[in-house]
Amino acid sequence: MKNNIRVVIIEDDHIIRSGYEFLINAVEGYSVIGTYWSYENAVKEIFSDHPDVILLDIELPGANGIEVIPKLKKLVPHSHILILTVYESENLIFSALANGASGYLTKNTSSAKIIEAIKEVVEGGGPMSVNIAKLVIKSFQKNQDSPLSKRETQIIELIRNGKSRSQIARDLFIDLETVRSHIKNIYIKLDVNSRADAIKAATDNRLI
Amino acid sequence: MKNNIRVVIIEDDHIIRSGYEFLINAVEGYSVIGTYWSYENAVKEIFSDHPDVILLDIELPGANGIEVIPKLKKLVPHSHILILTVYESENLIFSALANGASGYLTKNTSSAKIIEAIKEVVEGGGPMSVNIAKLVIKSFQKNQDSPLSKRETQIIELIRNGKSRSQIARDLFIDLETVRSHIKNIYIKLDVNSRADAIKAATDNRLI
DNA sequence: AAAAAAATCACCCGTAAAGGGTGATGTGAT
DNA sequence: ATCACATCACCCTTTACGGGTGATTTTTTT
Repeated sequence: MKNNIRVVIIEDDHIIRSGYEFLINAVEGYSVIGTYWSYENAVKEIFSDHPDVILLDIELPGANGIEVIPKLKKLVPHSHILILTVYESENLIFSALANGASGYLTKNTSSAKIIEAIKEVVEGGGPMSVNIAKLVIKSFQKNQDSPLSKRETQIIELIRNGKSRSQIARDLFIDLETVRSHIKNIYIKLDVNSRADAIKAATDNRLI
Repeated sequence: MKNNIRVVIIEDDHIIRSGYEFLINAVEGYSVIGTYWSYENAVKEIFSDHPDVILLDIELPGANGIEVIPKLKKLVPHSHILILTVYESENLIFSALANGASGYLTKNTSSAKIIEAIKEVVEGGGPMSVNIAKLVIKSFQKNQDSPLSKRETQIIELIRNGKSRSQIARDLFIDLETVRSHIKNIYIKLDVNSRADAIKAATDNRLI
């Protein structure tokens, strides 16, 4: 267990920034060792901070917050990045996680929860606010009443994996012509006429 | 806020089953109104239970737990299914979520946390044990040192979406031959020679 | 028991796409 | 000055794709 957790805050709003700073410094074993109001400043100086955790406002004006994540990761690879945001946009969250963020907190998160999140992330867990967890779970859930049959679903998944008709036929031990029939039926049901459109329709409707 | 939460337990181990039953019944506002030791029994009788939450052991002998989830969902669509498991297999978890489970708890979860999870799921949140959250976050994180360039990554993503060379060329406003060059380079870097293999390699290594 | 949906296979057709090889050019970072 | 990147060019052959129109059999639903 670490006895002094070094936190950096990147956030343009002065009120929020000093609020978090005060809050975190008030807790035994946690210190804010740097605050920044822009990505440029942060990227320039964060290396010397050796932070354990970075609280990162993802919606700073005039810059793409997502793209900052890999840059920070490169500068201080062992730091954990916790995203702060007011929005709970699905895409934003998933992009942030994909780009190296360790967790995600909305700005209405209570102070106790923020400390808890910092602690969890330092100790190797993955903090997620309940709303985010809900989003993530939802993103995993398939549409329960898909228009596609089992076989058709299986086949569109193989199509998504880039397989050709003949590869699919081999994989499923069925005839090439049978695969064609299934694909034709999938196209009719999804009202498309190409693999790309079928993948898009199936993905958009969470059929796969 | 519901004042009596109806819980059903599906679990073959008698000790664990009655343990949970006792535990949940002891809490004000929570009642276990059915326990089953096999999927068959559960599927036959669960309709009349009108459960709010189903605790489902996913690893019952001699049956595929994942496939039971959609069946239960069909019988009692408004119930939330919480998976209980000893393993934290990534695939198992994601399949369960994809098939309609609302959350996932490992069997070492404390009794207080189980009650909390039931409460959260009934109130519309998504419960996740810390370990699961970690797994999920990890599943979102791309490989930070991909061998592929930005352009190449962009292109393999379009390939995964089923787009043809010419569609990619149109999407990116570049020449068809340029797309070909990129794809060739991707194939070389990933040591493959087909779209399907490239998608597989890229997915396995979290490049996309 | 009857009807509907799903899964299987067949053969017609033409166009489009895929993959291998080899090479060139400009740019931007180190 | 070198290297990775991004761009475009033309050679070639083989495979895949999508539309149309059918049939048979099994499974599921009513």
